[in-house]
This record gives sequence, C-alpha cells and structure tokens, in this order.
Amino acid sequence: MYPAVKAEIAELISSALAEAADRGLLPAAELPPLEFQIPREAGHGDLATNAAMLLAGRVRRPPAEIAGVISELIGERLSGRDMISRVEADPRRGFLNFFIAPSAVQAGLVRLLASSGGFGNTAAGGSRKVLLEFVSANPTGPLTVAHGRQAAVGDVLANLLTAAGFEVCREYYLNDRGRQMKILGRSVYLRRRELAGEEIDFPADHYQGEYIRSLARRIPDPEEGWTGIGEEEVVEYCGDWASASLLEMIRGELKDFGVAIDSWVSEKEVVASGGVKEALAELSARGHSYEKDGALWFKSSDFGDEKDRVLRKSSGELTYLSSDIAYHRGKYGRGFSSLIDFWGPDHHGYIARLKGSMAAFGLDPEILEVVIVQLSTLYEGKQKLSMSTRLGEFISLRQVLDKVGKDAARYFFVRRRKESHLDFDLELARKQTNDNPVYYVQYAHARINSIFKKFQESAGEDLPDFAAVDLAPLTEPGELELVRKLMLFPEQVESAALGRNCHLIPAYLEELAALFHGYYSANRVISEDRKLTAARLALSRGVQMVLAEGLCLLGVTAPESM
RNA sequence: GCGCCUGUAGCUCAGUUGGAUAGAGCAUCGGAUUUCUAAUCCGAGGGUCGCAGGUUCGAAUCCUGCCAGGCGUACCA
Repeated sequence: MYPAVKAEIAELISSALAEAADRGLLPAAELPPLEFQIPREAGHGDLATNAAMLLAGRVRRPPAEIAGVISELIGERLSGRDMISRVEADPRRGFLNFFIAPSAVQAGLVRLLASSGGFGNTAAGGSRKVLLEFVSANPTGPLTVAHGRQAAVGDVLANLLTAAGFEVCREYYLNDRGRQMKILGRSVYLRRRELAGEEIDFPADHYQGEYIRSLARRIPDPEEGWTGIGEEEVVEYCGDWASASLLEMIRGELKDFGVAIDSWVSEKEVVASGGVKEALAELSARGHSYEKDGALWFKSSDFGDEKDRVLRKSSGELTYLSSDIAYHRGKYGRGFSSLIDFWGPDHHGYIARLKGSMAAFGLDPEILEVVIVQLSTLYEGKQKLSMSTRLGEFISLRQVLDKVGKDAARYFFVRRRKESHLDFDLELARKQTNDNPVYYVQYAHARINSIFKKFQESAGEDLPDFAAVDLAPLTEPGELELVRKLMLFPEQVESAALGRNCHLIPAYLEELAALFHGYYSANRVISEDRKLTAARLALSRGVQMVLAEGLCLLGVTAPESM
C-alpha cells in the first residue's frame, strides 16, 4: 500500500510545484528525491514528507511557507483521488502531513486477507543466491549460549532473506582437524586411562567438561585394543570418535533448536581434497606469500591487515587461517552473490586477514560479509550465571533449551541488536506473565483464535470468507491504525533482511500485539451488528496472519490457544 | 599503544536515509473484568541521549577530541 501512496504523493507535490512556478507563487525548482516518515503523533497524519525543507535552499524561502503553498495547491487536486484524504502543512517546521483515505487503508487489508501466506515477502533479492555460514562450532563440546545466539540470529536472518526474495543456503563449517582435535583426543584418552584406575595429572589446557568423562566411558575399544597401537594412534582414534559423537550431539541440539543446516563442510575434507595446497600455491604464484623463519607467511599487510600472518608453521603444520582461506576461496566459485559469515566478537581481528586473502586472489572482498554477533550473559533473575568455559562450567545451549524451551530461547536471542551484549534472563523467559514478550505476542495470536471459536459457537455459523468481507465498517481510529501497522510488515521484513537487523521483527510484533490488545480491550469484535462483526473478524484475521508469519520467521510457534 | 563493539529513564533496551514534544517494556504508584482469554487494558511519575566542540534550517543519529566498559591485538582456533 505505501509504495503506491508514496508515488501518488510524489506526483502531487511535483505537479503542485510546477503550478506554483506557473502562478509565480514560488521560483521554479526541481523536486529532490522525497523522504518519507511515519509520524509518531496521530495528529501529524499517516505519512509525512520533508519536501519543503529540502526545497528551502533551492527556492530561498522558509520551509513553512513552501509547505503552505504546496499543501494549498495539493488540497485543490484531491477531489477525485481516493488514496489521500487530506494534506496539512506543519506551520512551524514545514512538514507536509498526508492523511491516507480509509478506503485505501481498507484496500490494503483486502490484499492481506486474499494472500495465502507470504504477505511479508518481497522481491528485493531477485532470487540471488546467498551463502550464510553460522554457528560453525568446533566439535569439541556441546553448543554454548554464544553459539545459541549465533544460531538463532543466523537462522532468522536466513528466513528473512528468503522472505525478501533471496535463495539462501545455510552452511556449517566443521573444524574437525588441527590442534583442537588433538587436544580433544588426548582429553578423552587421558580420562579413559583415569577410568581404568590410573592417577592422571589432567592438563589445564585440555577440555575439562564432564562430557569428556562421559565420552571416555562410552568409547568402544579400538580393534587392536588399547595397547595394540602407539599412543599417537590411540589419541587420534579417540579424537575421531569423540568429534564424530560430539557432532551427532550438535546436530541434535541444532535440530531441537529449530535450525536446519543445508550444507556441512568439513575442514578435513578441504585439506584432503587439496584445496589448501591449491590456495597456497596461488597465493605464492601471485607473490602474496613468502618464507621467513621456517614458516610460510601471507603478506596480508598489503591488503589492509596490520601485519602479516602465518599460513604454515615452522613445524610444518597448517594454521587454521590457511584452511579457512581455502574454504572461503572455494565459496566464491559456487555461484553466490553474497557470502555472509557469522562470527563471535573475539574473531573480529580476523576479518582483515580473511578479506585480504580474498583480495589477494583477485576476488571481490566486498562479496564476503562478516557479521559479528555479541555475546550473551545469562541471568536467573538478578543473579548472573557463571560462564567459565575453562572450568567446563558454562551453561550449554541444551540447558537453556531445557529451562525455557525453544520458543522463548530463540525469541530472546533475536530480540536485541546483534551488536549489543545481551542480558538473557532465564527466569523472565520462563515466566508466563505479561512481562514476558514472547507470551505477549503469542497470546495475541491465541486470543484471536479464541474470538473465532467464540463466534462459531455463539453464532452457530462458519467464519466468513475474509477476503470477500466488506471492510467499510472499519472506521474507528484504532482499526485503521492496526491496518496501517499490518501494511508495514513487508517493508519491515525487507529492511530487517537487508540491514541484517533481526531484532526489528520482535519489536514490530510486540508493537502489533500491543495495538491489538488495546483495540480488543476498547472494542468488541463480536456484536449484534453483523456487518461490523464480519469486518472486525476480518481485521482480527489479518492481525493473526501477520503475527503467525512474523513468529514463523523467528522460528517461534504461533499457538492456537494458551 | 592500536583496532572493533558499547554508553539513551531506577533496570533491560528501541530509536530507519539527520526531522516535529527522545519512545517501549519492567519496576513504582493509581485505576479497569455482569460482556469475545486479566498471560490483557487505561493512566501517572521518571531524561544534562557518557563529556566537550564542530557541521546545518534541524543532531541521540554525521565529524573531531576526550571519558568509561567489553573484546581483540599468537607460528590458538
């Protein structure tokens, strides 16, 4: 609805401007691109533009005077048009405030009701392919709360991008190789020996968590027996088995968290397939690497990094960076217009070198977009929960899921800007009261369902065909405000997707729910007036559809009853 | 030292490309249910937008400099 109205307003203003010039009311001037905003106050109309302020410099008149002339001339043209009912000029600053005609608002609702889902979808993406890599936790332990937030934000962004017309692939990069794997293998191996009765001085830099003991208890004997092969092979055996079983656990956690990964890429395979060798050879061929102190270095300082980075250690081992470079180089050949990575805040220093490496290959580093998601702190009411990973005391995503459930967990993780550190109060997320925003939104959805049930019971008839209902009876300010809010949904989805601002969706849903709860308290949907009842049922249905769609984008259920 | 993020009501935070009197929830206080779910609604109080300059019709928003907090600054991942 709004795009059409905006186009209409632009046309009205430019023709008013031309006429003003003809009549000598204002000097001739070209209209700059219009900027619109939705006024906070009802008295300022439904849509406002600052056209007069933008023109002030060009025509050398005060904004308020220009606005007055324009609104006067537009006012003369409004009869016969059905989108705009009225225009007013703000006499102080020069805003032009437009009031959208109720019939135009109602027409928007008809479109929503006639849609069968996907009302919020837009074509902004033009079916371009986007690769979204997120979570990507090492298979060395359970997913943490930090992973949980990344998973929630990443998954919701994927949903939003899909709704905005992109084709999204969710990818998980598995760091199943390297130092951490060795430490994992050793950790399990040592715990295993401990279980066998040996006194072990467990190293502080090994994985301390209780889950390591549990793995050590469950690990099957190697074919050759525990002593039949060398210690190095035993450790490798332990590492392989442990990472495989931890991966199974992670898959289960993601599944229960509502996250479906489309593509799993193993670091081991990237190395084994020769991808790393190839990438290093090309870097060298392009003259962007060199040997020093027995190590191979990437000249990342040529690409905006603060210093050069090691690709292959003097020990001969590959660094994580080299396989990551190879992995990301591979992403470029897969036909994506955009490559998005989700990383924790402790990795932000890594951005320059990775993007630099893409530039070193002659690839466009702008295609690669790194999104940093800040950490969360868990609370039980006022009490802060310990997050020490070293001691293995961290709260896992699984524990959060057990405590508050998938809906609340996902909703809370997404609710804040990703740049903000999140305070996640488990006690609040569990509460079934009005201070819990998840329930607040879900309740609005369920409440509407209850109205429908009540109507069917008391009237003894089926719900009307909503798309065919005459909406003319919807004239209350609260009703039109609700519809206008509904019409904003597609823009909101698109803006959240393009700006990677998932938190806009919970905010929007809470506002919509608040409008509906308020409307519900002040007005009765079901009444003696059959036409009004039908129109209000249709309005409620529209609200319910958008709530359900928004919750679906968040991966949160929209309950029929609560 | 340098880099990234953050600083808005007692608390947790919104605030689109600079726009009208800076908003919401919680907490506090006061109200609302013979009527479709009170997991709801209505109202009140509460602010030097970290500080100081600058840019302009106009700054929480942009620029510069400070202050405070978090994270990073590995031949770890």
